[in-house]
Amino acid sequence: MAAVDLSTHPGHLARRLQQAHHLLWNTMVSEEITSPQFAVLNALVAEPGLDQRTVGERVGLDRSTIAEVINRLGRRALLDKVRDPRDGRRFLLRLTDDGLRVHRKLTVRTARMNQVFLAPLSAEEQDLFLDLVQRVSDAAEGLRNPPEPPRAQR
Amino acid sequence: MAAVDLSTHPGHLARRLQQAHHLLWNTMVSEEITSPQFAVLNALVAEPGLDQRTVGERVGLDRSTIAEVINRLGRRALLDKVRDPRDGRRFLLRLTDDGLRVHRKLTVRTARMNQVFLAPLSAEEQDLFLDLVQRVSDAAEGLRNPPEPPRAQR
DNA sequence: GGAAATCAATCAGTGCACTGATTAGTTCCC
DNA sequence: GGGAACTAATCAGTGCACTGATTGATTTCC
Repeated sequence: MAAVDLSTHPGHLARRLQQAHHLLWNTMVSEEITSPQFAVLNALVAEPGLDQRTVGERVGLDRSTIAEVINRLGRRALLDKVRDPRDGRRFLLRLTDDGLRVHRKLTVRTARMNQVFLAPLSAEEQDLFLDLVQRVSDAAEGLRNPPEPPRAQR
Repeated sequence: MAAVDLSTHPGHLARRLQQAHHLLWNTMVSEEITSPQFAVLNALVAEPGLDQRTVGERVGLDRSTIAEVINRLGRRALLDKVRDPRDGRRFLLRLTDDGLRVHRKLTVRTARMNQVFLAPLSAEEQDLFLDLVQRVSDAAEGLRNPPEPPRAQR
């Protein structure tokens, strides 16, 4: 009997948290547009004309995943993809009018959903929660690119 | 310009948290066995002979996902699946010796990984973090099965 | 005892997420 | 100007996660 208590494992809790969120999103926000898709729309509202890779960076999706997400949004005609005339490798992305409309609608609903999601916590706990989660994620992200091996010269 | 700050969206942070965890898991725990797979092994160490559906319940995976995870563990010969002689619908699950060995090995490594993962927080913050995440997840889980519609009689 | 309801497991379909390899453009630098 | 290095995007492969439909076994209840 060497079983472990998973409720003390942050990774396990992170997964459950995301599942809980997914559930709430589906019922309160949209069954068509997913939360990562919304994140992409949002990034393009903030900075129209970004290329695919950069959007992925902004919302935290790797090159493969962002390509799929963008394809789906393109198929639904929520964004346009045009070759960058100045760099033929890139595609520049821009929301369509439909995309803007969807973003506006979902912005309202996500705000409501966030309230419900965090409702079990007091106002101070909510702030703390966001802060703690962010700090843990940021720190782990930081381990990704090892701390810049000191090069002799450059 | 109606873009939103995603760093105040718990769902977005939850996704990033899980990604961060996945990254750390891969480098510090195992590239073969995933975190959900470990959760299943762990559930079967605690309660050998569970059926598939119940294992799913214990670790928080739906019927489809748990089936896949169990198949993978079965293919790697980490668990055995036998028809319940008393209920032909069920399969009873039990770890093999290999399964037990893997569980033991990964238990040590996950403990180390959890420390690193939570290292950016002080000891009190770590407890708080686990508590807050759990409360939010539990509450959202609770919304899943609506509070038992009061039936006339039964 | 047998039809109806229930239940465990599987299947089909969609979507997120990552790694490693490939393709096609661009830049660097001799 | 042309090869080497780099870079954006895609492709192939694996795994998690959910819903809705189906299949086969069991229980319930008349």
